[in-house]
Parts: sequence; structure tokens; C-alpha cells
Amino acid sequence: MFEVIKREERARRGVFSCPHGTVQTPVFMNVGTQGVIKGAVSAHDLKEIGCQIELSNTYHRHLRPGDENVRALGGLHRFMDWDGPILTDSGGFQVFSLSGLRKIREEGVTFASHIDGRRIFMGPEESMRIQANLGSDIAMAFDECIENPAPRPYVEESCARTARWLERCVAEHRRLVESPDCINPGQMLFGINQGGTYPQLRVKHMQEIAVLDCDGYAIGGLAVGEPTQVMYDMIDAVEPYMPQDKPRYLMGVGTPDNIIEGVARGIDFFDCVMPARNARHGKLYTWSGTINIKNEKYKLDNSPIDSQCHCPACTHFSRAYLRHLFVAGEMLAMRLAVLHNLYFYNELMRRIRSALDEGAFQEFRRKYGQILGRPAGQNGR
RNA sequence: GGAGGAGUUCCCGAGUGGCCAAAGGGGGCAGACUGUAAAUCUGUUGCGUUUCGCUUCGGUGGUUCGAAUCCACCCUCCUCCA
Repeated sequence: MFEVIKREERARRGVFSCPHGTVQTPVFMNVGTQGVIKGAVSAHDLKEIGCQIELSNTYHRHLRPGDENVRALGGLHRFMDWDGPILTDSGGFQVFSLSGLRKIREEGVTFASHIDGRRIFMGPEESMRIQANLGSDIAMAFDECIENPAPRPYVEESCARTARWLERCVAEHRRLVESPDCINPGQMLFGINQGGTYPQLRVKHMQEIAVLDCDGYAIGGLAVGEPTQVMYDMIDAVEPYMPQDKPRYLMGVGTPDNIIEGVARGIDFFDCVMPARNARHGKLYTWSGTINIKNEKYKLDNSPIDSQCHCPACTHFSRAYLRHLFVAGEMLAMRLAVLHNLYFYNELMRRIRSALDEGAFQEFRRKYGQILGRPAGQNGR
């Protein structure tokens, strides 16, 4: 269930409900590919940071520890002790990221497991079954995430196939949630728009999948090689064709300014590995831009990462200490950094929502759009 | 006292006449990262007026058109024998 409770131009402030709770949108979902946020951050930590919804992955859970095993252990929620909403990505991104290890056919995709090389077949039905075994609240349709740029004929062919796959996903998903042994009968299904960098193909594909009446719609295949402006252009092109009364999810995006621009274009859900990965690599977000905590200039900096931040790292530790932990290669460095960046992203979304509530989103966009995500020194602060 | 071995750029370590400002690794410095094959990857690391010049391979002197590389002496360290 999704309700838009406030609008400012194209930006939407909404409330989304699913079996494991209610989500205030726009929302950022952090990516826990392995059923954990890399960097030794547990589901309990996420609660403390204010995360609303968690993301996990079909392909990776199928390989490890095995989706049947997760089901036997009570489903993903119980397995990772996260009682909030979970969205599972379908494996469609692995069609892109593991492109050297897979072969696409009409029936589905055969992967050579990145772990041991064993053949893994995943088509729409397999992806739906795995996600049913995981018991996630939102299952994503199995699609092909196409790299950008890609030749138009290929994108056309791929989109047509992804549309056919969605029909199969819808049918299999319906069958699964209606079956008596389903562990999460309220599981929803989101369809995914593709079309590379071709606006007409984006629109055509969106029109084809919109009639399938999914619970939400995602824009996929962006932030995979194209310039940022092209990504914005693609959103501008398809957004008018996305159902107004359903959540929109911009997959894999992005930087704080990408998110602000996405919200401005009517997007409700985001996810990205960036805050976690950047954190592990020492790049931290602040309200005046990014900093690389490993830089020598922080060696004697006794201030917190961000003086406005109330995350566990900023509450207790200095930049100098964090830098020391990084330089020394200590695990706590990553943990604190990840906690900080995820907290920052959640705070960013909180501020976006509150700006929308107050009708001040455009002002927020003007104020922070050019600052966040860029190195702090380049903002004159 | 005698016999062997070794001293290389921040560190370890390759190099035994020109293609050597000197491999490789570490450390340092900086950068990248967008539905996570990422605790990863990349660049850089003698000085300068930078398609070229200068200084550098324990020290001093020598051989040579040319020396980190060959020779002599000296210094330091290691091993063994007295």
C-alpha cells in the first residue's frame, strides 16, 4: 500500500506499508548484499541509525547460504534479526555486474558462480521462488540490467525480453504468494523499467510493464556508465508514464545530489552501495561535502567527522582517532565510518522528507544540491 | 689476530660496465568507487627552470668514452677460526 501525502512540484512525500512495517518516503535503502552491511554493521545497528528498510540479494543468498536454508531457518527477517521491511534485488544486477560469467537466453540466465564456477540457472521463476524462500517484503522482478552505452538494437531486444520476463515474474509471484506454505503472503512485486539511454525505448517499455499492475515500479539500468545528466534525462522521460499511485524506485542511485535530483523528479525509493563502500574506503559525508578521513590533514584534527552529526562515530570520536584507525587497518575504522555514512544518508532523507512536509524542498535542493557529495574544500567551507 | 660475507633511493630488497634516478614489495602521499565478485582498484613517491639538466647506490681515490656495477685503500656490520 502506498499513499502520497504531499507533493511539491514533481517531488512526492509518501507513506508505504508492507508486511513488516511502514516506510516514510522518500527513503534510502542500504544495501546488505550478504545479509549484512559490509563493515561489521548488524541489523541492530541499523535500527539505532534510523534505517527504515533493508536490502538483500537473490543471487547472493541463493549461492550462500542457500535460499532453501534461509527459509528453513525462518526466513531472512529472522535469519538476520531484522524485523523491518526487506527488499530483495532479483539477480538482474548480477546479469550486469557478472557479465563475464553469464549467458542470457529467453528462458533466463546461466551464471558461472563467482564463488566456485558452478553453473547457476536463474530465470524469472527461479528468482521469484528464491525471493519467496527469503520471505522479503518486496521482491524485484528479474530483469537484465543493461550496461550504458549499449547499441539501440540490443537494448530493444533486451527490453522486450525483460518485459516478457516480467509477465512470467507476475504469474509465478502470484502463484507463490497464494500457495499455503508461503512464508510472506503479503510479499509485493516491483517491476523494473529498462531502455538504456534511449528515451523512446524507456517510455515504450514503461508503457508495456505499467499495465501488468505491479505493486511498484523501478527504473533500472541507470548509473551504469552514462553521464549524470543522461540519467536525469532518462528519469524525466519515463516518470510521466509511471503510475502515480505506486511507489517509484530508482535502482542503485546514488550520490546525495543524485538522490535530491531523483526526489525532485518524483522518485520515492533509492538504494546504493556507495555510502557503505565509500565509508570502507575512508570517504565520509558531511553537510559541507565529502572528506577523505585518511588524508594527512586530519592527523591532528580533534573535531568529529561532522559537527552537526549525532551518529555513534561523531558522538564519541575525533577525525584524528578515526584516521588513526584507518591508517592502522583496524576493523573499528570501517564500522564507525559505515555507521556514519549510513546515518548521514538517513539524515539526508529525513531532512528531505521534512522539507517536503514544509513545502521547502526546492529550497533544500538549491541549498544542498551542489554541496553534498563533492569534496568539502571545494565548497568554500 | 686470521678466513669468509655484506653495505643500494624512507624501509626491505633486485641490479655485477652503457637500455639505471635504479625492478619488486612495504611504508608514505593522493585519487576512484552508484540495484556490492570491492577491507578493492589506480596514480605517485631524489631535486630542478621537467621531451632536458643536476645530485644519488658506505667513504676516498683510480681504471674507462662511460661505474651502483671493475681496481686500491679506508670505515661499518655479520659468520666462522684463534
